[in-house]
Order: sequence, then C-alpha cells, then structure tokens
Amino acid sequence: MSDSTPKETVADSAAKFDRIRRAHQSEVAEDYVEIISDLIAETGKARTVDLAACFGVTSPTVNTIIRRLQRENLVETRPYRSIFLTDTGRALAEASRARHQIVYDFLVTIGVPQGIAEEDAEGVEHHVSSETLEVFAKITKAGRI
Amino acid sequence: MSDSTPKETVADSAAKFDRIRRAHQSEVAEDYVEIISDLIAETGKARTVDLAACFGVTSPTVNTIIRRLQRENLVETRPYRSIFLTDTGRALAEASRARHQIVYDFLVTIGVPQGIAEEDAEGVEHHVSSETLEVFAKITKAGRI
DNA sequence: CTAAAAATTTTGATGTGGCTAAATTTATTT
DNA sequence: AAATAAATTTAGCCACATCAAAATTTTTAG
Repeated sequence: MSDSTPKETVADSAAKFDRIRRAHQSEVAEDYVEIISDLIAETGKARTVDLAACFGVTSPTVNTIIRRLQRENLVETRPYRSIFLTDTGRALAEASRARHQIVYDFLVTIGVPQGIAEEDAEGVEHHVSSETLEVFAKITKAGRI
Repeated sequence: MSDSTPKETVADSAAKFDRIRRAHQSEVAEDYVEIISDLIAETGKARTVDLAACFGVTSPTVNTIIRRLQRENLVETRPYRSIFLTDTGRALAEASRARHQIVYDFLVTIGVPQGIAEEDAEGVEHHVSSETLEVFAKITKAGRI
C-alpha cells in the first residue's frame, strides 16, 4: 500500500464524478458514429438492422438513438433510408477510432492478449484523458516504459 | 498502424457492447459503496447529504439510488437515519477499492501525473478485465514492462 | 405485377439517474 | 421547551436507453 496519494477534497470528488457522467453521455454517440463509419467503409451504408446486430439491441432502440444523433447533428437520415454521417459525425468517428487504436495498441504492447485488449479498449477509451493517452502512445512507440 | 488486428464478427461486437452495458449498470453501485465505505471509515457514518456532496448531485438523487442499493441488498438504512453497508456491500466496496488502487498505481507508475491518474482511474476501473488488471499489477510491481 | 419477406417506424411500457419544490422529521440553538 | 436550522423524504417532472408488439414502407421473390 504505497499511500503517498494526496487526499482529495469533496469538491474534487464531485468534479471527478461530474466528468464521468458527462463521459457517459458522449459514449453512446461515439460508439454509434464509429460503427456507422465502419459499416459505411465496409458496405457503403449503415442500416438500422446492421447497427442493431452490431450493438446487440433491437431496432427501436437504434431508432431512438439515431433520432438523438440527428438532433445533435452527427448523422443524416431520411425516413426508411440508410444512415450517414455529417462532417461533425465523421470527425467524431475519426477521433474515436484514433483513441480506440491507441488504447488497443497500448494494451497489446504491455502484454494483454488481443481478444481481451479489444474488449477492454472499448470500455476504457471513453475514460482516458488526453494526457494519459499521450503516455500510452509514447510507451507503445517505445515498446517499453 | 500495425494492423495485424484479427477481424471481429458481428456476434463478438454485440457481446462486447453487452458487456459494457452490464458494466454501466454496476458502476453506480460500485461507486456508491466505495464512497459509503470511505465515509464510514472517516466519520463513522454515511449520510445522504455527504454522499450528495461527494458525487455532486442533489439529495433526492442520492435517495433514489440508495433505495435501489437497498433493494439489491448492498446497503442498510432506516427512514431518516444514516446508511450502512451490508456484508455484500462491504465486499463489493473492498473489491472496487482494490481495483481502483491497481489502476491508479499503474497509471502513476507509467508516468501519468497523480491528479490525472486519480481522475482517469475512476472511469477506467469499471472497464478493465481481471486479465488486464493482472498485467497492470505486474508492471506496477516491477516498476517497468 | 403481385405476394411475401424484410426493414423501419410508431406506440406504449420499464428502469435508471437527474432535477426542483415542498413536506416532513430530526437536530440544534436560544 | 419552543423556535430555528438542517437533513430527509415525497411528489412530480425530464432525458436516455432499453424492450415487445403492431403498423407501415421498402425490397425481394415468384
């Protein structure tokens, strides 16, 4: 127990959890634009039914979320038609993918098996600060600490 | 771009996101029992108002969540009285704290500043598998990869 | 071209976490 | 012990992600 950890004020704690709540709000959006981007790259379009399969949810769920993403100007879609990304959505997808890759590569570099790294990267990517990401990237590049 | 990443099936993808949704469901519970445990250790009791301050939310919000935790047998509380952990709750708090510490120590070991490590650990701890945690712990112990 | 299949959307429900405002109970002060 | 302050709870609201069932539209097959 190397406890040189400086103690945290109540205000720090509140700020920390507030940051997490905000991260949660963007998580779904980021996951969706990332998958939509993948689907478009692979098959030329992203359909409700494909997204539902990828996420393991029902089509009404996808529908609701796509409506929200449209409201937030991340995707474009017309009734009964496929889903496409706006410029903003594409940018967000790119940023998400980059972060995901950094986390994944880092985990593999430090010795986490690929399958596990893939699973964990998905959850972790939304919660690492840019500072930590930089440390990750540096270590991956060097192949060691 | 070292892309020897094996391709992922749609079923894998669905399982991955399902795991994340399940992690989200436990996150709040874990954070609460951890903070309740801290408060009891420091002050002998955990009150709604203290939890509200720690999490940066209002007391009705804490109230709702405590009701759920009580239903799930993680906390004990009587009307207008403080909140205590059940044995199950204490065990969960301990496991959470241990995980949190592993993630925090690891981040500090690889060079992330303490303040940032504290912030990031909170978000990351709920999304790392036991395999990855072991890798983290090993690196921390060795002081390098 | 029409009938069947597939995909999408709507409808109506649930659970969770958030809020404000007001009511209630407990604790403190005078 | 009465008045005030503080804490808790209740009530009523919203947003989000989820579902099943049903309605609608598009696509595909015969």
